[in-house]
Amino acid sequence: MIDPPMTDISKKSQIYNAAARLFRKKGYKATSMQDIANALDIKAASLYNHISSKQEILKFLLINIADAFTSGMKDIEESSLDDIEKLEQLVILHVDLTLRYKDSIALITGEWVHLENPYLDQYLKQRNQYEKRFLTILKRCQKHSHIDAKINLDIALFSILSSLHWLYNWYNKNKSISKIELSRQLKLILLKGIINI
Amino acid sequence: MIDPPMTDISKKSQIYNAAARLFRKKGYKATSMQDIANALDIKAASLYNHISSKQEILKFLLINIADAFTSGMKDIEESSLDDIEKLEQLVILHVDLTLRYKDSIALITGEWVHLENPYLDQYLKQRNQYEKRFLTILKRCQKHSHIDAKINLDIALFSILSSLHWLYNWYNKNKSISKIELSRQLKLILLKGIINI
DNA sequence: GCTTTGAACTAACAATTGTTAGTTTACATG
DNA sequence: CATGTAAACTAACAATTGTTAGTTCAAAGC
Repeated sequence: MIDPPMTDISKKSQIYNAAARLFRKKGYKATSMQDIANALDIKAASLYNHISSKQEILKFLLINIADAFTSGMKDIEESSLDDIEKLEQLVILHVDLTLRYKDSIALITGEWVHLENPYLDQYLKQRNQYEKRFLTILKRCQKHSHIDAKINLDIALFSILSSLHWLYNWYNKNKSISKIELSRQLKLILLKGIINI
Repeated sequence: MIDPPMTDISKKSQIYNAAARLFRKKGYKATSMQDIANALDIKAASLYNHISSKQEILKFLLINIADAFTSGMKDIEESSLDDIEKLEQLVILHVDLTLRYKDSIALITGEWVHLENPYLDQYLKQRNQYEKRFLTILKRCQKHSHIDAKINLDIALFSILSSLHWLYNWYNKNKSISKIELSRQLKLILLKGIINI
């Protein structure tokens, strides 16, 4: 979540939320501080009472999601589920986070390139590790013959992650479908194809 | 293709190519005319001897790819292949165009939002039609029981297209794999899961 | 009631943006 | 040689960018 005080939503959080929505719609570079300020009915300069820079907003949003994925992965790894169930749980994790972080999740498909360098490195490192851990689970599935030996797991991983990362884009115009059903369908479509029997 | 004269590559084409590479790496808004000019070792103002505006470059690149997809779809629809073979052929089409238009293909995942409005509408219309025609083929597969009835085809379509649109991003760091093998794997991974026996 | 503080404001900044106008240079054609 | 053209150049433009400094105002804490 984004809101520290439980009374009502803090101004800082409001800024993050508004920025996320705008970054999603127009992109980071095309979103001006004026745009963000307008969304909150204040002047651009007033934003700096709450945040230190535009870049800090992007950093906050991206590091936040990255952490959410990392911690979700950890929970799944440490569970006692078998490998296929772990894959299913990863699908659910992505659906979950997509619905929870509706706007800022969009940044991971492209806007992260505008992150600057102490944090860009951190973000990419975290992302690479996530993919590596995802791949490890796939490898164990293949080793135990749950995935056909002729499947190239690098391609399978990229394919699965593409769909899951792109989900945010598709979901907003199809809100009719329930979260449960969405997860069920994605497990079918993404996993059934690579799991024998 | 991008090069009209067959002698050597025209300046206009060089501009389109350089811009595509930069748009891909930094995004449309973050790429300045100076950036493009620097890539060609000329001054920014000199670009206007060959092109009329930055927006025109984006328009050219996007309409070009959209046309390539539309015409590829038409060829497949008019072929005498059965529906499953048509799906396989669509996968090949995407792989083909991804390798052919290495850079500008990247624009379709996000930078199209910066297209302005006579052309934005045209682009989106073309894209929607493409998806509709893709879906039609999927529906026929399901009607003839090649795809399980419990699969939601809207989700299946979005999932397939996500992987195929994202391919450009993955391919550059994995050039070791051949085009043939890549198509084969994607057909397996994307289609085998939704096609019965 | 005085003081502190949070949060808005105005004004200004230096830099960068896309683009235009006018000029110069190099080369090919007559 | 003279001329025309293609394509580079310089200089300048108006607008917008993110950000800083300094100020004002209202509410909270003492």
